[in-house]
Amino acid sequence: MSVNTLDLNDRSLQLLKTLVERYISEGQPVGSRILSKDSELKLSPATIRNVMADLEDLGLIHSPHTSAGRIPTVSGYRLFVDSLLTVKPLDSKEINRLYQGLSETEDPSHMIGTASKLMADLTRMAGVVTMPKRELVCLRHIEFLPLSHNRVLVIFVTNEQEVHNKVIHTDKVFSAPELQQAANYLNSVYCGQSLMAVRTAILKELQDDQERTTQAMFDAIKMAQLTFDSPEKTDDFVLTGETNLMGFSELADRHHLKNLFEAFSQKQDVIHLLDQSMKAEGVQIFIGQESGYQPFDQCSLVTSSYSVNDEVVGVLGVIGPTRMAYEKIIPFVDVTAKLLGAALNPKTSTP
Amino acid sequence: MSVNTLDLNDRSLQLLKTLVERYISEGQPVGSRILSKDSELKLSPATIRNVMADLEDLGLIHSPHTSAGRIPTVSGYRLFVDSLLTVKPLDSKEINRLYQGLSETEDPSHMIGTASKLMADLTRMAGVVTMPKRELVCLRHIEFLPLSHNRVLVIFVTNEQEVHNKVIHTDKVFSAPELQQAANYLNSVYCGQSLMAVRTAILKELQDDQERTTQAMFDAIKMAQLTFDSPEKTDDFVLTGETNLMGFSELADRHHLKNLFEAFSQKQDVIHLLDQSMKAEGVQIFIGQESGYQPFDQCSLVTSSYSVNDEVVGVLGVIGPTRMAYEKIIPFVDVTAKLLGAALNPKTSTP
DNA sequence: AATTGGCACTCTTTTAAAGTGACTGCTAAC
DNA sequence: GTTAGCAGTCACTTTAAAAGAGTGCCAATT
Repeated sequence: MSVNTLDLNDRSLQLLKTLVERYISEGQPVGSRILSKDSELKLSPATIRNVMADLEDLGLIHSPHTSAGRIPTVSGYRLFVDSLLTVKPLDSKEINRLYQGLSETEDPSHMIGTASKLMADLTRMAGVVTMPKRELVCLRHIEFLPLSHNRVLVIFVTNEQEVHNKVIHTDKVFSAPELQQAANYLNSVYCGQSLMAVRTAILKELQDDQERTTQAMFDAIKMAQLTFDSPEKTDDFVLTGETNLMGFSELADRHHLKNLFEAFSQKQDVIHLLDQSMKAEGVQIFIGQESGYQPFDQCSLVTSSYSVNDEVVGVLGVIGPTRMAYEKIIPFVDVTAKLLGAALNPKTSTP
Repeated sequence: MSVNTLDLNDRSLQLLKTLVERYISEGQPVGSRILSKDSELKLSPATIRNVMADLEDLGLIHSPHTSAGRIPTVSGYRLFVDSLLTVKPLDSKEINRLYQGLSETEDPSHMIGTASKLMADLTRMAGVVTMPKRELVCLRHIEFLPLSHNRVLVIFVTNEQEVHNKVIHTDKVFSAPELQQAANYLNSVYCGQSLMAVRTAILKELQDDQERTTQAMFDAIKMAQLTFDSPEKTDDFVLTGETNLMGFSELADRHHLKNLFEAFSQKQDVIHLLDQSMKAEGVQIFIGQESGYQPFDQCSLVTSSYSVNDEVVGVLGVIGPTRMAYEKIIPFVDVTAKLLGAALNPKTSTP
């Protein structure tokens, strides 16, 4: 299915590379004459036409119509990105701006927003950052507050200062002191452990209940279960700079754009896509239809996971038209992910 | 400046009304022949042309070009909305759907989101709801958690179950028990009061400090001040269904749309607009340039404030093209505001 | 055998011209 | 005051013609 560099001689590859670069910078189908002038190879347009015919047979480029030049196909972009790309090191000004921007705040969720906005502003495309994964996060403090009837408001703090809250429905009605006691117990036992660890520990405690001595402890465990065990709301992300995408003529069709924006606000598809790149290390790229979601057919997505304490906790990336400057975006996303990871790590950021 | 019904005879008003209605439903400039057929008045197109010339002189309608029909100007819409409109009572199906939707959850911020989404879905335009005003809200519980150095994480709960948090920087480093003591003090004294009341009480306590006996109490007051006194982040709003706006041809111009969406994401202008209607009772309407913000020139905004316990706490509304079905949207926004106010009131919703 | 120049052909885009339709404004008649 | 009729304006549509860009193929060249 896919074509690799071995299937082609250097000259063809060189020409493909020049063609893609030209198309990315100009946005117009590239013809043989232009390519002949653009490439270092001293070849006549006629020769180039022959090569182009080969590239078209391999499915790397295609013509929108008879008398137009060629534009890269998805496979063409893929080969380009995987094997032909000359990555440009990131401008130190940009690194600086990223660093400055991320140092502005210590509030993690605010930082996520800033990261997204910085990516959007600096790339003039859309930036997206997932919220850090809850599972890989430490419980710091938990608190119960009685509401009316048997409803209890649970507030818990994770990591340094992330506050979450949730309403649970208990079997019986608890008084404020009872709830206080339960919270005290849970804080003393589970504080400092990761939510994942807490969850499994609670399940274990529920199973062999002979260990437990007091009713109060049982109540506490039960409430912790209600808090942590239920499938949490699906992870969220912050998307910024969608409006930047309205500037690109290839996405400018009203219906295309509407589909794209609706996909953004429904979130599901975006989440699935981002989840995929969560698994892999380093920078991942989805080009056009590779994403598998129709609204993104004309878009590419460059992502990288970001880590805190060597554990992957989220994904960030840039969404733009397929015709984007990959050689700049790739290192950009890579660096942003690393900077965000570092900024989120309280141990390194507050020495 | 503005024209009122006394300046015109009934026939002219009748014709203006028909013209606006026709333009709203069809979206095409209305010519004399069509208007002659559309109105009950048995008048020839020629007569209508004379009347139309008068209406144009008064600035109520205008022609996009010589050989086109007329469309309403902002003043035309204004007169129509203020004096000529026949408001349609809201469909009971829609009321039901609103009611059902708002009953689904008890979490206030979730409910705000639902309200916005319901408005967007049912009107096929954009829905906007401001978060309820913090000042008019009761303090229920406060809690301090020590972070590194002299930073303290404050968590406070308002009303039934709204959780807020904030990091404050204290003068000295506090231990967990000290913080606990401060929280206990504040909870015992200020619980149940409105945030506004708390703020003024704290200012007073800071001024006549001779009253106070213990250092702990002073620390508590000091921390409360840091928490509540600073100008809080500007109030926020939830906007949904922006994509619906992409369907309207009058807004379809790419640059217009981009400006509009950028205004949405920068939020300021929207907030100012919404703030204005916070002051007035009942339904407010901004037509086209009346808003005073260029990106909204082609849009109208129909808003209403919503109240909990007879106190105005926020605004909601619908944003759409100037050419919208005001006779349906106005009662719709009105009812939604009332239903949301009722749903937010815990005393009536959980009897 | 690879490369090149030349030429016919295809298809889009641009430009111009002509035609159509929807109105209006005016005037004179009712 | 109301209306019919008519000339005039302007946008939109259609049609035709021309220009431009680029390809594919073939025969000549290196």
